[in-house]
Amino acid sequence: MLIFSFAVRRGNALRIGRISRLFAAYSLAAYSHVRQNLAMPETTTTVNARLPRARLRVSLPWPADFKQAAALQRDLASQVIDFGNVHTPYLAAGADMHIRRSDGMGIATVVTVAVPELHVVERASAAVPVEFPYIPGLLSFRELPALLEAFSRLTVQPDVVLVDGQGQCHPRRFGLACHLGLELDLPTVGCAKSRLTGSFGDLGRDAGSTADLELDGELIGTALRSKERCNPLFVSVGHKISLQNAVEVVEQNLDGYKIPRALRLAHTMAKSNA
DNA sequence: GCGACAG
DNA sequence: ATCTTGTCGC
Ligand SMILES: [Mg+2]
Repeated sequence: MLIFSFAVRRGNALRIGRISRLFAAYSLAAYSHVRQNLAMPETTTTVNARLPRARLRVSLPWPADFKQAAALQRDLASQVIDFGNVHTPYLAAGADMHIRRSDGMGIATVVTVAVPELHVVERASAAVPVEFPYIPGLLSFRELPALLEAFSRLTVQPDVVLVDGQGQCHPRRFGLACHLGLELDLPTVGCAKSRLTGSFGDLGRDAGSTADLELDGELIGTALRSKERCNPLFVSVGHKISLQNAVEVVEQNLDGYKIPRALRLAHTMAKSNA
């Protein structure tokens, strides 16, 4: 049973073929908890992927079903680069996606700020049909198409991207931040508001306190109390950056609130459907 | 089999 | 994420 046919390049766009089966047709036990989300209309979608010429891919690898989605993540995870540094001054972009209530379209936004001043340099957005349901662990397949379209509309290339979601703090070490980083070939940092997986010890109460996040004995991220009296952020490597530098980047992007400025502005912009 | 579970 | 105003605590 196929959800999507493979993405096929057509001219200057990536065409994602028609959904050949309703999500409701699925009965995969492992995903039974999301049956409520599986009622999706049969539609055909075109994702304009006007990525910079040098970065245009022949096609965006796309799974035909949930099992393939997980397999693709395991495969792509090996391509993630977990080292590299971003030095001040630099441009940091925040990326987020919101579902517009009126029509279910994904509203992806990107806001770029200059560090260390944190003034806004550029904003871009895109409205793209969302066809993949939310399944913990498979979030990138839901948000990636719209985010890539929004990024293709930027005029200035950011040096690093802060993503609303996990990076390597993921059961298969391939969260949304990793997927976006790999497709954009840019440094990305996973900056999630809550935990997906991994365990961590007690955090100090002061802003700046951290705790290691580990899974299977591996260090996969850092819980960071970005603001006092607030729950911590879950920071992890997305792509082309070290965990240590990822945490530093998040700290350099804070302006008194729990969420880094670029990410917070992207979030607000997405919710306004702009 | 049961509990957990980014947005 | 979303349903949604006031309210409790700093
Ligand atoms: Mg989000």
